[in-house]
Amino acid sequence: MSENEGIATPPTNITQTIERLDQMQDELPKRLKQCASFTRRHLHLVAVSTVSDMAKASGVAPSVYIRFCQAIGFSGYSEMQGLFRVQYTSFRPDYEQRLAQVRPDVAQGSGQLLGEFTEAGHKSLLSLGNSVANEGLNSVASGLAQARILHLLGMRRAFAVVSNMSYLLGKMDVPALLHTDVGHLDSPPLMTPDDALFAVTFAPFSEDVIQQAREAAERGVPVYGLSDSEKCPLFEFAREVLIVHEHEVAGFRALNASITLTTALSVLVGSQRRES
Amino acid sequence: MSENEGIATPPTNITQTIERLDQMQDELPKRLKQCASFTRRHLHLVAVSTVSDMAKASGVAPSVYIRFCQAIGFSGYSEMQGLFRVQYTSFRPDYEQRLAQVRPDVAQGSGQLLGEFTEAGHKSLLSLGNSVANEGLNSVASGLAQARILHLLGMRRAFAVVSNMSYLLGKMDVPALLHTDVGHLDSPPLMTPDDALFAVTFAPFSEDVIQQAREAAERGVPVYGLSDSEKCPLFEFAREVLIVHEHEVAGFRALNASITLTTALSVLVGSQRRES
DNA sequence: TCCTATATGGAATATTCATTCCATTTTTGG
DNA sequence: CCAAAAATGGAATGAATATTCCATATAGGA
Repeated sequence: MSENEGIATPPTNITQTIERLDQMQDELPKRLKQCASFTRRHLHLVAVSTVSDMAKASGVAPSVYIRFCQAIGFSGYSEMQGLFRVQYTSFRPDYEQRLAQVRPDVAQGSGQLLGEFTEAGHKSLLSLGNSVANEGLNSVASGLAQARILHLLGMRRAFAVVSNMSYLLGKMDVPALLHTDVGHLDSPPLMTPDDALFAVTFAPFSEDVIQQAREAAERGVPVYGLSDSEKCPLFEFAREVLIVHEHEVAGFRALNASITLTTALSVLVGSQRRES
Repeated sequence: MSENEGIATPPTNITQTIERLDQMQDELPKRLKQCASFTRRHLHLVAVSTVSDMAKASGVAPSVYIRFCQAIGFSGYSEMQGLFRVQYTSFRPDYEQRLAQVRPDVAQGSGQLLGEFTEAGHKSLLSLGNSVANEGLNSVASGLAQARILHLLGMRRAFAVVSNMSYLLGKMDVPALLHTDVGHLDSPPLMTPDDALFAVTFAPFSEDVIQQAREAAERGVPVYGLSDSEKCPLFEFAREVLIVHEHEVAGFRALNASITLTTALSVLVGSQRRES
């Protein structure tokens, strides 16, 4: 049937949508299952596509795709799309109003706050799928894979990112050096043009990191980077800079997209090295 | 005038659009300048907004915003929006393939691999929401909030997690100490029963971390922890242990759930401290 | 100050898009 | 193998959106 079967209430956030998608996968008829499958793997397209786009990509008729949205619990495609679009509209909140809104979140209790952060995590991962970073990822990987020693540089929020890379690369026997103290970089023989530097810095950009990366570049060391803004000074001298956009909760940015991207990058570097 | 002044050819990519925006800023009349200014700062909205959305946000009438698009060189809003949308739609790998959920090889390609990792990230976040961890989160937070100094301990894969906590806690003026060298812990006066220890360890559990945490517990220091398994030795002596389940790709586990959970935890600790 | 050129906003129109309807096909249960 | 129920795709409808038009407002030059 199809009339009144669906769960009455529509999902209210991305997390719920994914859950319902996964849970219904099995009980859907063939065509609707196609929709679920494709949508599940390309969630990020919903915000910027029309029904017929999504339908064509899923290999079904537009009307079928709408029926799929209703089976998930939405009133139609528009409602579902709205859910995926609001995340981009986050410029609205005037800061004062948002702070007032955020206080209750924190005070509310841990469940609430954890929910906020997981939701932000999902959103960050979605925009990771959207970003053009995918293009550059391969070339950054091959650039880093050719290095004699791979130097990792990042401070504050970025430090967790590079330390994770350091662990992963070490596990794959890629010679990587995590610079915990920026002073280390000063010793000239440490970095040569045969090496490569991967620098991570988020706005407001760490002076130290920029400075050290610039000097390395001037010394002929290939520099690659990761940032959250096109205005990052790394662009002035780096061979390539990847961009991620992290969502935030209560003024605290998630790290999901950065960690995920650099994890993939590290594995790529490791496998490319093994091949050569 | 306005009829045929505009540069005839529309921008073909985002970079060109930004350039033209900057370059025309000065020669535009008041309202169109408003459009340019707002759009320049919120480029990401174009892909998911209607003309009237953008017009309202810029503080002008819809017709004015369209005239603005034409002044930039586009035929209208739709053409401009198309440019911002392709960037999201451009990479479009295989569609209805992989229905059988075949696990692709690592060496297959970066887009593929990144997709796998984001997928793993989503799954990790989902199971985070489902797990019972939420219960314990509050009590762990209040336990840590009461500490004089909060000691953070984690190695290998867990190190990125604790270093992120260290950054967050520091930002909120919570006295936290990141133990990079486990030897530090030996000095008895460093940790007292007034302090607290948060230890993170994933299977296979680091002997060092377990050992040091156990000794701290025996010395009367409140120990809390995070792990990915109920079999974690931390359970033997810790007051409370949070559990996360991370999905893996090609043998590499994501960190999404751990990072997200500990980020929420850190913010909770920070806010509880401020209140008291 | 007056006239002309330009800019502006709201209403009218055209286009695109989402949704519903229905005839046909496919599946399910006996 | 047949009948009933469900699913499907294309065409019709209705809603939302982009674009153009025009009457009014504003600024610049003599």
